[in-house]
Amino acid sequence: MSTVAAAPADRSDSDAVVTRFAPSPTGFLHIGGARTALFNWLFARRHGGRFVLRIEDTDRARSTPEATEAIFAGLRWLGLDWDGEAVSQFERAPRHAEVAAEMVARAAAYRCYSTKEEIEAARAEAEAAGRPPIFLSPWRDRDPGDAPADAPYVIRLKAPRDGETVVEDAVQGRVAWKNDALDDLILLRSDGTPTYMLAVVVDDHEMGVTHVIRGDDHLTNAARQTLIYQGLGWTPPIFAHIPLIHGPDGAKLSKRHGALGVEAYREMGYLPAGMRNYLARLGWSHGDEEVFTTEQAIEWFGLEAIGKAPARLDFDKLAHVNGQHLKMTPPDALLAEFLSFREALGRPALSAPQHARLLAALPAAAERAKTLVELEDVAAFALAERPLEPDEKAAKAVADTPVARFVALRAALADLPAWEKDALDRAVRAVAEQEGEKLGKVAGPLRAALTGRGVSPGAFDVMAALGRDETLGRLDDTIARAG
RNA sequence: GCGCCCUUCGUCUAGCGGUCUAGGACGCCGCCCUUUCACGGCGGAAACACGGGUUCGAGUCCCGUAGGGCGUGCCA
Repeated sequence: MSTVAAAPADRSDSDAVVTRFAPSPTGFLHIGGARTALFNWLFARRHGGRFVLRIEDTDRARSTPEATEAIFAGLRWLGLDWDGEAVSQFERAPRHAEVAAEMVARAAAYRCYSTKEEIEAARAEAEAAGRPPIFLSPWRDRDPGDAPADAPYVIRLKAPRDGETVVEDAVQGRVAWKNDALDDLILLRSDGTPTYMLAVVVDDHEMGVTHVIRGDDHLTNAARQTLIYQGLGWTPPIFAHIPLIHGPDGAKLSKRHGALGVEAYREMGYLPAGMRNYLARLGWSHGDEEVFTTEQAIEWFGLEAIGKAPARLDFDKLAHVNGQHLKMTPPDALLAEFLSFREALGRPALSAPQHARLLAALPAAAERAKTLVELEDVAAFALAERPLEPDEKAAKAVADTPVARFVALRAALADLPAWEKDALDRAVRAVAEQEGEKLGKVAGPLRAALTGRGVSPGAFDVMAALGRDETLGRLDDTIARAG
């Protein structure tokens, strides 16, 4: 991460959009964070702006380098590339303290010597009286000279007591709070470290962030931060608070359902493009468009089309969308995805012939799979080595068929001048006719013999993918076993 | 408790006062295609939370009620 203060956004084109994703590195990148990152990324790309990353690692006890790495890895996997180096918020703490001191000097903030006990008592009292549970520090208007020497103090924002604070949110609309419901929040802790509230404002401002797109659990914070911006004399960014994602049961996301790291989705066989499509569609829409490319999402994305209600995760739909992308992906790109999926799962490397058969089998296999896990199953015939070990369904199909038919098939196929789908089709049909059987009675068992699986692409696709030698070899195995 | 936000088929959503006997998608149920499984095609069941207003007219605007969510830290 960057050890220097973030380079301020290029001021020469000051109206360029800058968005940011600011996770705290206390765990993996979960699905909600991934969607927040995606929205920020889409918006920046849509407007030709910058998408920056800031790691909010000021909580030293809970932040870990492993979590930071996991977040990077998750974003990379999803294809959400960020601009410039990630910024460590912790490393900017001196600057935050500096800003706090300036605010005190300008009377926009003050030193508060109240103890935690005093604060808690005041809050409890306010709550008992049915008033907003805020703490009004006596030090706000007191002469600092009254302060006990060497006593610890925090720096609080001197927020307005009257009027209201308004956030014109790009998603939520106009939201207003009475200022007497907002307290003088702490900017700098008694140990001199900045609070999240101060750090975010200073960093967003100095990183040139123009649009803050984040979960709506931060909506109230937007009001507090607006107050800080005002105390600083800075212009707040445009806020866009997006609804949180819920689990399939409507309850908060928990480990039981969706609160998995994105790497878990990778292992479940979802494509980054499929995830992007599904996640973008969750809470955002573009008419009736359901399946679209990332390029289209970038072209269409806008804050105004984001809904205000929380959405639930629906794994069935995720699978469907993913299946569509599986079919849309060109064979070589799909092969790359599949290989990296296998690698992530620790599967053994492929031999050259396996590799060739797999590539040839992929398009037909993708037709019948929704995830890479399913694809691996459907394309298993291409990876299998002779002699095959047929599953129950395939074994039965073969056993129910006279050996002579496989012999006839082998003969008809062996002499084919060209090994391509149409020719294979004609040859098998000819055998069926000769045998006085419907095509299904011939092609079905053939497919079973060649794949050893109950489920696979069609016989002609299978043969085309296997090639002549492997096809004939597998037929020989079948005949030998039956004989 | 206090503050803020939300509420259209089971789910994701379209809808921005009349074109809504509410559209699409996933899932579900039929049928078709078919060598398995899918894909695909056709058809079906399925929703404006409730109550008051405003209006010639409300899913669309306003106010309540109910339900849900978020916040309320010297956490982020």
